[in-house]
Amino acid sequence: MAKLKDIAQKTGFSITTVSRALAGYDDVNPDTRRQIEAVAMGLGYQPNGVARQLRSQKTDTLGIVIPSDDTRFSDDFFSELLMGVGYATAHMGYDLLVSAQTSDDEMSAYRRIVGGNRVDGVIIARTRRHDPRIAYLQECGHAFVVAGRSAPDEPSNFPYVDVDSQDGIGQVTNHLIGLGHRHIGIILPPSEIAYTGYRLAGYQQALIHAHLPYQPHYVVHGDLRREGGRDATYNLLTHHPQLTAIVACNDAMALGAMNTIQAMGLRVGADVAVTGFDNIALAEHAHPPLTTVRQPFVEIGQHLVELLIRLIQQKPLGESQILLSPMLIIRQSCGADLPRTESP
Amino acid sequence: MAKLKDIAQKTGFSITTVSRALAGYDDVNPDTRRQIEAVAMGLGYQPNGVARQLRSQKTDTLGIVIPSDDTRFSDDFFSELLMGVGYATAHMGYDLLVSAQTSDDEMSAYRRIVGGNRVDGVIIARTRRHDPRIAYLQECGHAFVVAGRSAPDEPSNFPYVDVDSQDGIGQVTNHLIGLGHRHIGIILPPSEIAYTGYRLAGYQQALIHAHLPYQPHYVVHGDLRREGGRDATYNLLTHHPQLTAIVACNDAMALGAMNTIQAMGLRVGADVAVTGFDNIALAEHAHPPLTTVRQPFVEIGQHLVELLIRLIQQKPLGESQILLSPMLIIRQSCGADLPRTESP
DNA sequence: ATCTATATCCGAAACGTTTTGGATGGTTAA
DNA sequence: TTAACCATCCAAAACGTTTCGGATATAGAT
Repeated sequence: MAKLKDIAQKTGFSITTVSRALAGYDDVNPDTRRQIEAVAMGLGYQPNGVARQLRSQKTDTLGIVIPSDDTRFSDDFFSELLMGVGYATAHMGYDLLVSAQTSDDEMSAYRRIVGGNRVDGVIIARTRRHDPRIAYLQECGHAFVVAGRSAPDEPSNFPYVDVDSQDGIGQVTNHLIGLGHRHIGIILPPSEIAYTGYRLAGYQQALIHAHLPYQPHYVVHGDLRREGGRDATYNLLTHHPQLTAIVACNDAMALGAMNTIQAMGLRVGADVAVTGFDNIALAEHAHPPLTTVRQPFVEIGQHLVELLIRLIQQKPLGESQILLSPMLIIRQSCGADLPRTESP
Repeated sequence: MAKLKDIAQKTGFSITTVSRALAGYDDVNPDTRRQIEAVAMGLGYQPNGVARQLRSQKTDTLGIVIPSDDTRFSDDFFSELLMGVGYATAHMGYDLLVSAQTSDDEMSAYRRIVGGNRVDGVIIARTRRHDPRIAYLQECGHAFVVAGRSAPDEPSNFPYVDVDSQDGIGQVTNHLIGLGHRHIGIILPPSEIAYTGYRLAGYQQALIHAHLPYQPHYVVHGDLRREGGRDATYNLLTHHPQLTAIVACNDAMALGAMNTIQAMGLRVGADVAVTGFDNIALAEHAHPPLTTVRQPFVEIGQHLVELLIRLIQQKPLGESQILLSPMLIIRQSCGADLPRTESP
């Protein structure tokens, strides 16, 4: 690879001048610049990014760590988010360093990436209670931005982009109530997930608003994967056969719920309504199509990246805590406008 | 951030000794090492990755560039591949630099990443004819590995991992023929895509084997997206209503084909069989579920990453051109074992 | 002729590591 | 007693940039 030095030797100018010529400084003679540019082009010069990063102490790179237990690496939420973030990152002229971390030592990836100065800022997703990643980043003063605020009872003293999931689950629950459902189960995420509280609150609030009793037995937890949805649904339906609707807190669990319902010989939508959250690509094509709450991943990614870059460049943030309004997407799984074309 | 220098000052040893102590060299007194380690721990020392990269001329990072036209950034193929590669990369202790490139200048991302020494090796996907990326990487002698070989009539003189798509499409076509279909259309990818030739060959071979005529009119091209599948199917079915089956060369186009068929008032599977390729997550949940050919993305990612890392570390490659056998996945969209539960 | 301003250039330091090639002092073998 | 050896340490160079603070020369002003 050609270096500045090579161009300097070939043109007879100093490394400094070559560097400044290529960087567009105006204290270099136009003729000189042309010569240098010609030689640089001829040699196929490409600046060494690493050296540049070391000297200028910035990398023009954002980092994101995705969990990848053997079980979870194909998590649709992360793959959608990753695409949204990747898209936005590219459009801002940054690169994206993805560290799929094996679960053994959660923080090591962050230390390597952040402490090792590999990125100018990081994006954190799926916030947990007392999230150690946030604590670490705040302590070491590194730029970061979070997809999803803290739990309702914790402070969110950092920039974030989140969807108002209380509102989202509220809409979904209202919709079910409007369809006549009175016994509605809910499958929450594990309680250490930060947004769990918001989703529960949305569910409770909708019940209260409709003067329906809140039954703690109707609330269970699942692991955000399809299996979790299956198990949780089985438990709910065997203990509470009076349930006519199940609100799952993400699409993966909703799909699991549909599996269980169908396996029990019931009809999704007609016998038991099911709703999800996220609107992953699968949701539209589920059988029956899944009523859910849309997370605008592209928009989320865009906001995250813009916020983070402003933070890095020390520009004014504007609104640094962005709460997006979710959109209810009504499909057949909740039994509304049921075309009744399913045969058992 | 604490540097080696800080530890050196605090312990009274030289930077060299500190470096060597932490790196585990055996020419440092055990006592000294303990002191240094203690101080390093106390200061929360984290080696500066960029400096280390510059000095040692390696990054322990792999690169992948994903296309992200506004239209295509949510390409399921890439998101599945990305997950597979990310997973494997993490397990090998490497990081992954993802550059979602905006389409304007295709090679610029490669030049920046590769020429700029940001990565030790890159993964290329969706090979095209006369692929300029491969030419560039071969010319500058950088380590790379390819997901998908060259077109049949071009040499594949580089390490790759590919699925035998001739065999895959052959299996699919055979299966359709076995179900009694005699007029089978095929939606190929654009002809500049390298694997297009293999898929066409698989189709042709299956026809020949069954003594069926090859009808050039039954062959059309689509843009690998759902819209392409829709348009192509519309053209096929309006010009050749005798078709009873359509082989789409990826799942996205197959889903589009299903849309069109249903929009024309026909039943997928019963009236017109449809098959895909890739087995993206959606395929299983399509309506009806899509018969397709599985691409084992995780396995592909694993092979790609292992191959690339061996290349980087100059270890013997073993088999450097890996052709995986695809697996036919039979679902309802081709009308086999049709439960006939669909109502029109 | 001297001074100032301007245009153009460059040496050297710095970014934080790793590694090379000794230096130092003590211990052992002859 | 001297040479050889070992254990332990370190100064300095190198990786390839960017940038600070001048240096030099030429032109114009006085």
